[in-house]
Amino acid sequence: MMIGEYHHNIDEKGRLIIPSKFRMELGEKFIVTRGMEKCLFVYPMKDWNNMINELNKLSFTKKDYRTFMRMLLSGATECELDKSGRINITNPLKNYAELDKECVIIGVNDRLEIWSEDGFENFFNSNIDNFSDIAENLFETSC
Amino acid sequence: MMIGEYHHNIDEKGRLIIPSKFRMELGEKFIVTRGMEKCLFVYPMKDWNNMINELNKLSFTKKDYRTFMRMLLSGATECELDKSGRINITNPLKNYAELDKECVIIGVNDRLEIWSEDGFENFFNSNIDNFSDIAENLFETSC
DNA sequence: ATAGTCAGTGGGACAAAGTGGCAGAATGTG
DNA sequence: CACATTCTGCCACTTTGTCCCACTGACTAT
Repeated sequence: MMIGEYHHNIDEKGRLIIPSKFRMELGEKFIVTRGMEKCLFVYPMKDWNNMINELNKLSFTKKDYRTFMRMLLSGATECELDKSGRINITNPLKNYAELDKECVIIGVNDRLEIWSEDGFENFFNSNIDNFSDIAENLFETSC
Repeated sequence: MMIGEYHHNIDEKGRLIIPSKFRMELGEKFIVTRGMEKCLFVYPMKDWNNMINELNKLSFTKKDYRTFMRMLLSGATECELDKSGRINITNPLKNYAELDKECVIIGVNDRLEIWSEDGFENFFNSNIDNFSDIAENLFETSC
């Protein structure tokens, strides 16, 4: 299980440190892709492959499916850690998540999320008050 | 699996770089044809043949089928990479996808898609909002 | 307290990818 | 048949990306 909040910078070559706590669980190769609310999701290969296998059962003749696959896969990159535990963030992903320099990397159980510092702060501040309200509704609606 | 988003230009001779990440998976020869939503599809020979086999099972007495096959096959070109990893885009295909110079090449699992930069941007912006919703449902069902 | 280890950071060197241009072949035309 | 034009393959330059190494600072263990 991956948990915690870490702050790191993207250097001038586009590289970002993955906190060492997460490296073992992520494995050698993993997938970085567009996430929801302007952040990036980082999935271990295993989880990603499970998802793709599910999706492959659908037909490309359906428009919604084509659209979804395009959005999902065009934003995805297979990443490997360099010797210092860093990954490269490609430009399309950087633009999507509005990453400039300061990033926040958070562990969310089976995935990581990469946020711009500003983006995360906004998200955090606008939800801190609702925290308990959301918790209240969470279990009711899901079942 | 081919994934990612790459931006390249068609040069004044009509040649377009295929990003090196995709070259091995595409193989020596592959098929470029009209895709849906004003983009071009690029299929490895193997996947192309599989698709054609599937389609051949349908009956040519259906009008929709004939239409679909015409669109798909009349635009199809067998392509080879030159020594620098480029292909030629024929005029009919260029016109169809409204390719001028700036192109976006995306990996969509078993195929590539070639879009004009403008076309892709439009597509992307008009679907980004639905994306989160669809994704949200998807991940829920997976558990 | 001090030495050793490990996470993080930056930079330099090298390799690969991308780009444009040139030249020879092929094709078409007067 | 000769000339012009397009096309394709090849080459070389530039830029980008990747790999590797060295340094810093923090924490740990003796």
